This record gives sequence, C-alpha cells and structure tokens, in this order.
Amino acid sequence: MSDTIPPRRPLTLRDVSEASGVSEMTVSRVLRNRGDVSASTRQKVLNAARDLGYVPNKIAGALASSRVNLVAVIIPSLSNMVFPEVLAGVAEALEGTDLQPVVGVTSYRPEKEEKVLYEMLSWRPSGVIVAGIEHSETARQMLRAADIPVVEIMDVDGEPVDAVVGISHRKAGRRMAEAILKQGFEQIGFLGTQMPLDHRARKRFEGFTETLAKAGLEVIDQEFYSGGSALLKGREMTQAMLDRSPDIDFLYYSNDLIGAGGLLYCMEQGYDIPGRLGLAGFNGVELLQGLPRQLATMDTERKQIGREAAGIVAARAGGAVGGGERVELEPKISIGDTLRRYKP
Amino acid sequence: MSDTIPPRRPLTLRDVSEASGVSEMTVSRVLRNRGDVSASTRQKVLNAARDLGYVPNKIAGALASSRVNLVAVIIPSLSNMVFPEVLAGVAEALEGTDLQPVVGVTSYRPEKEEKVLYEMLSWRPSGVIVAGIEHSETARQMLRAADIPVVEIMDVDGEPVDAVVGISHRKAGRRMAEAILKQGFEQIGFLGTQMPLDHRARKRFEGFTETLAKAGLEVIDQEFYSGGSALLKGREMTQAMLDRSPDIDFLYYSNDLIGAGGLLYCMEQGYDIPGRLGLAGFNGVELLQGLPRQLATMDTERKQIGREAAGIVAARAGGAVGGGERVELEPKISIGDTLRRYKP
DNA sequence: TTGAAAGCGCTAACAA
DNA sequence: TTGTTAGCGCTTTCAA
Repeated sequence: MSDTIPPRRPLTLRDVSEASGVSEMTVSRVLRNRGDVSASTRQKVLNAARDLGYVPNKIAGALASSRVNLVAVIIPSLSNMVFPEVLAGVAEALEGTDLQPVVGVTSYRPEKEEKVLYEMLSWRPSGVIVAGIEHSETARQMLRAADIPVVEIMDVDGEPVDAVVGISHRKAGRRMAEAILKQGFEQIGFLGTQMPLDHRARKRFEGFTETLAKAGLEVIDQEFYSGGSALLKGREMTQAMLDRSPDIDFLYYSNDLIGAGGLLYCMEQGYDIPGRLGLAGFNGVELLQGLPRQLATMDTERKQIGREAAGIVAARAGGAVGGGERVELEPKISIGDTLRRYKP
Repeated sequence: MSDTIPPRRPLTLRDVSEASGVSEMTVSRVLRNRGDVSASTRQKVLNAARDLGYVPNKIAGALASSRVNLVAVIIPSLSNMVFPEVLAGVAEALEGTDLQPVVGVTSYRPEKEEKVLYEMLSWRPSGVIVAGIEHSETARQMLRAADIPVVEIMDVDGEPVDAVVGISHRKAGRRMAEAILKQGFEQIGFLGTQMPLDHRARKRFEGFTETLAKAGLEVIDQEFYSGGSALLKGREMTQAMLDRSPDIDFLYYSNDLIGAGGLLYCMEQGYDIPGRLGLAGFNGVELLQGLPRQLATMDTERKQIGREAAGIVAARAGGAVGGGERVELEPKISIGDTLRRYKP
C-alpha cells in the first residue's frame, strides 16, 4: 500500500513506465496481455499500475489501434419493457467477449434516430444493433458506409441493410387471426397504440385484417391510446369499446399490458371468458403469469433476439466472415385462458 | 448529387478538406461551429461533407481536445423497470445538451460494478451517475481519482463520494411503518426479494422494523423470493404466508410488483381489504393505476432522480463549479385503497 | 524479450 | 478569416 497523492492530471502510460522503470511499450504490452514479457517485468508493471491507480485511456488506444470494443444498440424507448429485455439479451451475449453495449434511444422519431446513429457511429463502434427495419435513406446510407456489422432486429419484414434478427409481424398478425377465427369468434375489436411510426404494430394489424378479410370479416371497432399507464388505458379503452359495441366477442390488443388491463376489467364485469368474450395480447410479457387468468398472447422472445443479434456482431468482430445473416424466429402462440372456446 | 464510390477506408477530415479545397483546420471549425468562418467557405465544406457522407471521428477529436461528451450511467439491472425509468430521466435532462448517456449494468454484483466502472472510466466520460451509495473501496477510489462529477443516486443514507440524489430508504421504511401503525395494524408480515446486496431494500426494512420496535411490535412473518415473474411470486408468497400465519393483518411488500400480485390474490380470496387485511408496496410504479384497487405505496420519483442527477453533471460539465451536491427527495406515501381503515 | 520511432485523426494555440 | 504546427496517449512496426 503506497500513499500516493491523488493526481491532478490523469495518469498516462508514461507515469506507469517511470514508476516501474519499464518502457512505455512494454507497459502497454503487459496491460494488454500482448506479446512475450518476462514474469518479473510483468509483475513490476502490474504493481506500479495498481499502486498509481492507473486507468488506461481507451480513446488514445482506440485511435492508435483503430479498434473500438463498443457495440451501438439503438432502440426506440426504455419505457416499454420490451426493449430493456432485448438489451438484457445483448448484454448477456456480450458478457464473455470484450465488447460493450452502448445504448441510444430514438423515442420512435426517425430524425432522432439519424442523430443518435450519427453520434454513435462517430465513435467508430465494432457493430450496430438497431431496432426495426425501417430507416430513413440517410440512416441506411450511414449504416452502409460505416462498413461494420449491422443487425436490424425485431422485424424481418423488409429489406435489411445487412443482417436481420426478429419475427415477421405480418405473419404474427395472421397467425393470431387464424387462431381467433378457429375458435369461432367473429365480432372482433382491435385496441392498440396511437403510433403512426410503430411499423411493427402496423404490420401485425395488416396481417391480422388480411386474414380476417379472407374469411369475409373485418374488425368491427378500433380504439387507440397514447401515453399514460398502459394497464389503465387498457381498462378504459375496453370499457369504452364494449359500451359502444356490445356485440363484440373478441378483443385483440396490440400489447400485453393493455390486454391485461382489459382482462382485469372484463373479469370484474363478470364476462364469461372466453365463452362470451375472448381476448389476446402480444409479446408474452412475464407479468401475465401473475394475472388471475392467463391472457392469450404471442411470445416474441425479445431476449433471444438480443442474444442472436449480439452473437452475429461478436462473431464478425472476432474475425468471422459474414454479412446478410437472417434469423427469423417463429412467434409462439400462448393460448392461455382467454382464447380457447372449443376444447381440442 | 454526386455518385461517390463507397469508401474502403473511413473518411477523414483531410478527405473533406481536399474535396472542398479548404484547410483541415477550417473544415474542423465548420463542422464544430467554432470560430468565424465565412458563409461561402462554410457552405463549400458542408456540401463536401454531405456529398462524401463524412462522419467525424470522435475518438480523434476527444483525444485532441480531451473532451468527451459521454456520461456514464451505471445501474444494477435493466429488468427492473425502476432503472430504465431513471435512465429515461437522465436521457430527458441530457436532451438539450451535447452530452450522451452511456449505460453500464452491474447485475447487483460489486465485482462487476468495478469492472464496468473501470471500463467506462477508461473512456474518460464527462461524468458518472451510479446507482447506490455502497461501493467497494476500489470503486470509490476510481471514482475519486477520475476527477469528474460523480453522482450517486437512489439512496442518500451514507457517505457519497461526491454528489448524491435520492431518497432516504431508512426514512421511507419508518414512514410506512408509522402509517401502518396509525391504522391500527399490528400483525405485520414482510415480503421481499432475496438479495443480500440490495442495500436499499435492507435499509427500508431496518427503518421499518425500527419503528415497529418503538411500538413494541415486530414483523411476525417474512418471505423472500428471487427470480421469476414478480407478480406471480407475489401471489405465491402471499398465499404461503397467509396459510402459515393466518393472524396476519398487514402485508408489507418490498416492491410494487409482488405487492400487486399479492393484492390480486387477496382479492380473489375475498379478503376484506383493508378492513381485515392491509397491504402496501414500494416504488409507485405506473402499473398500479390499472389494478382493480390501488395498492398503497411510496412514490420514489425515479425519473426525477435521473433528471436531477443529469442536471448536476450537465451543469458541471458546462463549467459551473460544484461538488458534493446533495438532493434528498421526500418519498410520498400514496394511501391507495389498501391501507386506510379509519376514515380521516 | 525489449525499446525507439512514427503516426492514428483530430484540435489548441498561435501566426498570418 | 484562414492556415500552420505541434501534440493528445496510445499502438504499430521495426530494429536491437
């Protein structure tokens, strides 16, 4: 234990070099575990670095080596648990590597996405993971020009810049519609978020209505919300819709939280579920497991998406050749207690 | 529109300089809006940069200027909504500045905290916002040596390295105990998370039991969980506890999610709430608003904490003198429908 | 196994 | 208003 005076100027390799009597170059080697260094020299350097409390300057290191161990992860929001879950998957997959995720938030705004992307690319990350497959031409141009692995996640319906990991939301919408029709529901209401820029919700809705149309049906009522507590909004929208369209026999929610709110409301109102009224949400959030009844939903495996995406970046950062990888996960319907009228 | 060939090598200032016929230095000035540049030169540079698709290299810029517009935000988890909420507050407060949050996750592990901190400090950020006030001596040493604004958040009970923004969890525990006692509850059970390293939960519990002790009472049963769906766990733990200790008349949960699970369970079981059985959670999560009954809780204003912390970092990064700021927010009891037996 | 020199791409400081 | 020079702190490369 040495009683060093706290430094005014950040410590540099040179300080460690002087304190240990070893050249800067060799100090650098020790600190990075590169090249052959004798055990004794090594120990001297390590001791000096520890005693001084030296923290390497990655900025200088990155500039000199043009290697940056950062992976940019760009998501629309942190308030929707879906994205922190993806992040958790990314973080998990990167755990064993020397890569570090760096998060940027776009608030679902294309212009902000451009800004965040520009900002992150200016740090020359080893890869980019970005939510969604819809981007401005400027953004796509930046991604292409960056010449690093780019993984677009969540959605596979479209033309990716490079790699893509996600589900087909159009297909998810179709599958749910099929499941609902199969149970004989015909008076279907849709409840979603007021978000013109949520392309995934839009695609699900398109897939959903498309399948209904094939059966000669259409959504008979719709309701959208924005802001506020999703659970509460689900409740309120459900009440409004059932009051307005009492014939409805199925409620399809664009996310599980509003679905859960709706379910709680319908149970309180004493609806026979799913005999008189069926419900389904979307995402498969953990929360549903604690509800009095299991809301039907579709699991989108967000964590797995994060893992796969990070895996692609890590592999290529590690030197593997690649490009244009495509991983389409199959969304799994979870029947729960709110969809099956006919026992199989 | 020029049809440029995609670059093999990342573009540099020099490329823009050559393309525009303006010196590198002046290009740099234009791109950073520094110093006086004639409108015509400015335009030439901007055009060239746009046409080439130039993205500045912040690594080189940071090295040359020793200015890094990154703020490290270190949190234990992304799976607990509390922390994304803090992050959202940080992001919001940083929106107007040129600072950017960078997130690191510690998984509640001190050794990982050290690692993440080391990693982030090696990028020489403009400030650090870190959850909690308990850190290893190594971590504290690094924070002190970094010689940048450090804001410890969430918890004010302890000795901060520098600035601190949060609530007193000990006080929060005491306040809730007082509120419960005031309503005449005496057979109190506690349900929490199995997390020896969650210092804030521990402090709340200490404050809570301390106040009970003054009234000659103690918690008559306890139950802890780890992992899994909090809502579901709340349900299960509540059932277990009520089966085991049927005399219990109050359940104090260490977070709102398990509290919500418990509330749903108790309602299903037909308990008279809060006549026969009272409940309270902690945090004031938005979700509660959608429940059939409002769980009593204590709002911890996570977003505000994030905002305040980011504000301190931004102010000091902007040149304001400071150090040792202390912002203690007062947790607000939300009585809800599960705590008040005696009408006021 | 170790060291010396050169330079990564930018910006501070100064000169013109 | 614009340009020149000299680094920022590290790593690459090459020599010893």
